[in-house]
Amino acid sequence: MRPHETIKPQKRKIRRGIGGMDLGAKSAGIKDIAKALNVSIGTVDRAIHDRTGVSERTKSKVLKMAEQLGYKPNLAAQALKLNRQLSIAVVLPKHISHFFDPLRAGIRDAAADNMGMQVSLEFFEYPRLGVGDVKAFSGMMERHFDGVIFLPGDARKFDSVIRKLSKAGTAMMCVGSDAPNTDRVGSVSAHASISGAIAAELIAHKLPQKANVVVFSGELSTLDHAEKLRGFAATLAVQSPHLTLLPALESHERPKEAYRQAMSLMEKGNHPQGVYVSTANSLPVLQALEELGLLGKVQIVTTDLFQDLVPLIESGKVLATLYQRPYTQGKVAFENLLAYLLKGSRQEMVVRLAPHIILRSNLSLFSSRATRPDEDPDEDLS
Amino acid sequence: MRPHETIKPQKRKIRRGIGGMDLGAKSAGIKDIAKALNVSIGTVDRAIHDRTGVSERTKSKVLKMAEQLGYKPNLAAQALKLNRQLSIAVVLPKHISHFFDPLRAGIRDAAADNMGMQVSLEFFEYPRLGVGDVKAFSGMMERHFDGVIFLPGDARKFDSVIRKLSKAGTAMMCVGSDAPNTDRVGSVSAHASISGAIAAELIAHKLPQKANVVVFSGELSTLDHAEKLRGFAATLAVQSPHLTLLPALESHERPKEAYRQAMSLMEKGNHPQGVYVSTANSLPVLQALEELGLLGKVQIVTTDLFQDLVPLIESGKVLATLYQRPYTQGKVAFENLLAYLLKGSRQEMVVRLAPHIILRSNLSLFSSRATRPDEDPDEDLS
DNA sequence: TTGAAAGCGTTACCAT
DNA sequence: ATGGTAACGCTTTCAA
Repeated sequence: MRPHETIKPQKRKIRRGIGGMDLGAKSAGIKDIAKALNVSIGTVDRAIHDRTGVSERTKSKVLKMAEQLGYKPNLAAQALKLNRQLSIAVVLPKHISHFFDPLRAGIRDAAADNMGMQVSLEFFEYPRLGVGDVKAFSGMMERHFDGVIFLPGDARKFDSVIRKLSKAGTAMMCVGSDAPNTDRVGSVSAHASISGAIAAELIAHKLPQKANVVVFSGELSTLDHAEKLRGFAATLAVQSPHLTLLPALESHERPKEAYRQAMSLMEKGNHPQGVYVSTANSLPVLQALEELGLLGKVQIVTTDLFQDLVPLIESGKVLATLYQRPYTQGKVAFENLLAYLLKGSRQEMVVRLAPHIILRSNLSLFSSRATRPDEDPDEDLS
Repeated sequence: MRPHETIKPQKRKIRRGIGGMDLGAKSAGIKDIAKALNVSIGTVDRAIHDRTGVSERTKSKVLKMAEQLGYKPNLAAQALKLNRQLSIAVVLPKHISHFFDPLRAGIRDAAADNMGMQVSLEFFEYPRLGVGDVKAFSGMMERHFDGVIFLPGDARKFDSVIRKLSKAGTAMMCVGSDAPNTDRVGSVSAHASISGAIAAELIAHKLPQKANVVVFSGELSTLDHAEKLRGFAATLAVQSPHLTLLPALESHERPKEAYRQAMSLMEKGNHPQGVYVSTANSLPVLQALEELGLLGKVQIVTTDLFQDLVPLIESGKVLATLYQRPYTQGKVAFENLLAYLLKGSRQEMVVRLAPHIILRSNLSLFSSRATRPDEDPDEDLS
């Protein structure tokens, strides 16, 4: 038989493409190419993966044939052979658990149903947003990880850490907030300024008359919180000039502080008619309003969803809450980090999720998550 | 060297588990179990997969050891070995493309980034919701598919088809709507009655006074549309008794009809103050309102997102639109169908996605999809 | 520069 | 009922 034009197995072709109107998808393997060219599969591999040890001539020959035959690598075989394993660290606060628990669950799930990859996850926790983070990080840094998923709090504190770890070859992925202008490989968060904007629009729907509104925030030094405020203020200014925004209140995530602030502001005669609580820590504020008998009278938009919020939304005492989709955030963060680690996606991967607007009418679709925080949520959450 | 007890490489154990505070996840393979029990890997395989040819005794022994060692199958190897290939047909209308194109894209993407599985997708199209579907189906049924993704329109028409194909061993997955009480293996859709409920709540926010409201629907024989109406009516009755719901209008997805209906209803003096268009075909209705000078005066909630809607939302002429997340629907439908086909998930997989509420303030997060309908959307759409 | 062959962890088949 | 082993498609090492 002639060297070219070999008798490639003609029967086997049958297994591919059931035929018909669908183009492409012919799918040839590495050995189909080898056979067609009468070279060894080793050579084909070298050519395709741009390895050393192939003459330019054969390389281009192989590449062309690969194209022609529609080569598609068998990912399963590839994964099996190079049984790579990655180590990924997750450094997140323990508090507030109704946010970070599902976030961690999302990471875990994404890691789990990622086949062909031996991923070792390791979780590091610290008490809350500003406290203990440094210690958690230094604990983590004693070992080497291929990537770390973390929440960038105060920018000044985290910038140097990110830089240092990145230099050491660790891929840094932000979740919950972002740290722009650093070496992080990407970030996943709910779109903060749009969250603020939505809150403003919803409150404005219910306040057609002149009125005051106020924002209860957490840490304005966290980019995320600052942006929410900005979005709220901007939307108010543009869409609802009849509403006046009072100076924002910053609780630094301390419940007592939040309660005190809410009390002193709202007990006055001309209290604001609209309230946006842009931190997940809305309970103290709500409690103050409750005690003042203002629930149901004031238009309230909160952040996140948790057990105690459910009845308040159900009864219409809270107009809406903006759900930041922690589970999805975790899932996407992991998937993108993995994509970066494997395929080296070069583009800056900044994902800003659309927050879900939870009202009385669609609460039932979400309330299960608030009840059982550690459960594996269905896709309808994504 | 002896046949048993070969000089297995002892160093390799090091690759597993980088150690530390994280429980579980040790990851043992099938041959680890075999080794620990001094049986062959064949036996282990039989036990684990509940195959014939193992004594109860060894089977339970193996199962226990698997548990103890934390057996986790190597999915890559599994996929490689049983190089199964599935054929999946997708039967969907061509119209309305701003809904079905991204839906198809979601299916394609889900199929693409599913590794280790040779999936052949085949698309069948028919003109629109009630027309040509029968022909498309019979064309498809000339060949055998392992699964088909389709939109169940009129229940009576589809029931028998679903039954017939199911009996023939084809897994039927509904998308866009559901067909309960049939043999379908699952469904993915936006939660219809909650869509209606949201529309009612949003309109009520803006209509604190006594007023009439109306629903423009498509095909009330399609479950999806009927449920939207039901949700709307129920929420209105419970939450906003001051609003009166006029009899619903059914356009049968004919633009002319919808326009005519809108015109004749709205030109009257005491026209409704709130309008919910529960079909994606909202343009004719909007055009009628525009011509009557009612845009901006009447509270309108629409369905889906497309190019022409963007400026209307931006300018506040449309209060909100309920985005049914076609891309995510397609993606999830495919993933669930695949899971069923592979793992034989036994539970009825009915996924009801939470529709995204698109307002003026968060429109920018979605409008890209309306502009370039065939593009691969980011995760922020999910 | 190239070819040949050993494995990766499973499954499936043929012995025993 | 059980053990042994070939093969899945790829990467990698060792020879030629």
